[in-house]
Amino acid sequence: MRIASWNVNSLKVRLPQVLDWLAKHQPHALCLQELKLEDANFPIAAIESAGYFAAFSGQKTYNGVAILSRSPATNVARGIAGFGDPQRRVISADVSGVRLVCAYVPNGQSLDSDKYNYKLGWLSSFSAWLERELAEHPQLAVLGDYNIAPEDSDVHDPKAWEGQVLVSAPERDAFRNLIRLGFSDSFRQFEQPEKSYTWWDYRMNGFKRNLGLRIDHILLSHGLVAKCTGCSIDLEPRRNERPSDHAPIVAELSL
DNA sequence: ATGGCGCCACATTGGCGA
Repeated sequence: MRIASWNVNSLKVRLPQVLDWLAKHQPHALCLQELKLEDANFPIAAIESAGYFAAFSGQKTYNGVAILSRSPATNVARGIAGFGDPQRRVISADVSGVRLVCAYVPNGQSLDSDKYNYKLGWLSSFSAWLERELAEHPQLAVLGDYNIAPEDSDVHDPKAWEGQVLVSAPERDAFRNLIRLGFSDSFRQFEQPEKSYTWWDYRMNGFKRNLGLRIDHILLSHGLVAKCTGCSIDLEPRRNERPSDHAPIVAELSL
């Protein structure tokens, strides 16, 4: 079972690339973030023609998440239970016996921004909710754009980024708190190339110079990580014309 | 030097992303 996550930065613009990627990699499930479209505009026909079911939660302009799956997604839930968030950032569902959570963690903008406080509060609610989800679903995978680079090795220039949003100590503490609930960072369960990242700034030839951050992650519960046989970042779509600024991350499960 | 690039919308400029 191949599961994947990709922040597409507008599904409207990236739809042809998503369809190409599905055809090439045939994942059992693909979690998408930053759809940037309302549910009424979700390209359901194109996704279904590609052989996928879709569960989605979108809004105009910002955010928006979806789970595409080859078998139907059941018990679909939207948002973080008990956290009334108008921003569409979380969708979860059962797919072939695995509970999938697709998440788009707030960016935070900068440490002195209200958006940063929102991010930390959001992560606190997310963590409390995931603890309950984990108790209910031993086979739990949390895929998405976490907007946190967990370690300096996940940052192209740790000195330049020191203390900035995406790498600040409170954000990294929040990420570690998620791990402590009973998850593993699937990417770090395997030997990986040096300087592996999932996001590169559009500006300054960030991708060509590999000036990136590893901020997209697939967290697996202990019940699932034992069945994980690999995890990798697919750099190819970042080389496309009009690419997303994020690359897909893929995990293989022996299920 | 807070820029750069890309996407979106109350659009020809500003908000936001990371």
